[in-house]
Amino acid sequence: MYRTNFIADITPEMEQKEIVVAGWIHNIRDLGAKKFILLRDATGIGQVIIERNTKAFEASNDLSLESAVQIRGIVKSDKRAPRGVEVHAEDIVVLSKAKSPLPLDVYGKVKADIDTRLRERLLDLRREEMQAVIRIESEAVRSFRENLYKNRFVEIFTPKIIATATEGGAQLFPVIYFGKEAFLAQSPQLYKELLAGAVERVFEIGPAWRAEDSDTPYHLSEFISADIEMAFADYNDVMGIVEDTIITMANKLKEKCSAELETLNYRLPDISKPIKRITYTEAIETLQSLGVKIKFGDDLATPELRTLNEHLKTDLYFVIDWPAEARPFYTKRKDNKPEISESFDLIFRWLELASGSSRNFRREVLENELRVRGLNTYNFEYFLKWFDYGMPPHAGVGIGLQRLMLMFTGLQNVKEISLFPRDKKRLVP
RNA sequence: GCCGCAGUAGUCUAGCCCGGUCUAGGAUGAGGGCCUGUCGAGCCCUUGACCCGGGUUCAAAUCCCGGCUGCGGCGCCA
Repeated sequence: MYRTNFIADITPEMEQKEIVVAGWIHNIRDLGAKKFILLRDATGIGQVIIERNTKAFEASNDLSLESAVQIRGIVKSDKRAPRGVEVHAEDIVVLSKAKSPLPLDVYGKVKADIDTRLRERLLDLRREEMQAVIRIESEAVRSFRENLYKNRFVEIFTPKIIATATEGGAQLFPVIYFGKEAFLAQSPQLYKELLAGAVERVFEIGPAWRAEDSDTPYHLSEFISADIEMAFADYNDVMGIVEDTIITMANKLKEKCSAELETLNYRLPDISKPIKRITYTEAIETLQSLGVKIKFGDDLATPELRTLNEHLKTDLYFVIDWPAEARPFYTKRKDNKPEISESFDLIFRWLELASGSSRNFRREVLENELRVRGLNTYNFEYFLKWFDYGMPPHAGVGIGLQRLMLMFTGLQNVKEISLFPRDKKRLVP
């Protein structure tokens, strides 16, 4: 056993109790005959005092910042101490000494560039800010799951090594699968649709890969996709679930991660029901009225979304009813207006957080949509055949977790959110 | 991939426009010293750097060209 107590659990009521704490040396203030150590563990940072004429004092000469140590000592309440309580060290064991100087300042006096931070990532992740980000993400994912469970969803796991491209377009990473060509999944799309045809309400939180040239603060080669798919439902039902889930997540974070948000000096945007909905056509007309050169059928790229966001004056909004041609083959067209699809994007300021739609559930429609896009129906037979056996109407959404986390943390780059980001140039650490 | 900006000690930054005064300044870290309540501890001493290659010039961290790397915007992408 390496410790008797976590730092956060040490209280003034434990006065005179002998305890053992373990963690990292966060800071040392050496006053000569007395040293103040800030010790950090998973629960926080606490003060340890080392006084002359103790065994600990001799051992303290070997301390360096970020060394992993175990400290036995006596709890003493003292209003001069940061938490009103501190540990008077009796003995210190250096479990693992850190080399110095550190390639990154964990304590936070000297800010590092993001490039340095990602290279020295583990030390970066020990910083208070990143600890907050990690904990906020964990809590966000927990409330995502809980809210979906509450709505009768079931968590599933789909294959990540796949035989064909799901949607065309995006570049896939090839892998050699027992001598055959295969790919890393760019999305669980087709499999979650099939599973909705068996389980009705499913969700998955898992990795997805895209071998794109994209080099922006919003793209990763490997990202986490939070996917939802529901049977006997359309895109309005899914938007309702998304709305409800995101608001639940925001409220939970306000409740349970206020300290972490404080650390990040971030205030969550006010998200309330209903999240604004604007049709693609309205968005185009709005942009045109603002003098943007754009026509029906054009994509809403980042510059256009920035303009739209300024105009709408709302942080979070749905853009719905996109042109059918701009959407993947599985997207259902509107019955009364086939050039428009039953689809939506959830946008945070100018960033697409999620994309969803009602899905085609008739085989002949799917085959036709594949053909229109120049895709070979034969390659999709593993998917299409199940539409012969009672595939219900269904709808779903894919949410980019790291992007969503930008909204929940105030960070500006998904590479900061991802613990070990993969991008065009980064494969290690 | 394109455009813009940048690359100075382990880390962060000043200097660059207006070449010499730079023996390259500061912070932080590290080594040493003083200090019994620090809380970004303080004070003193020491330590360590101009991305690579070419060019202009009496002289290049500074100007020019090429490369590499990074950051931002865009593109590609959902």
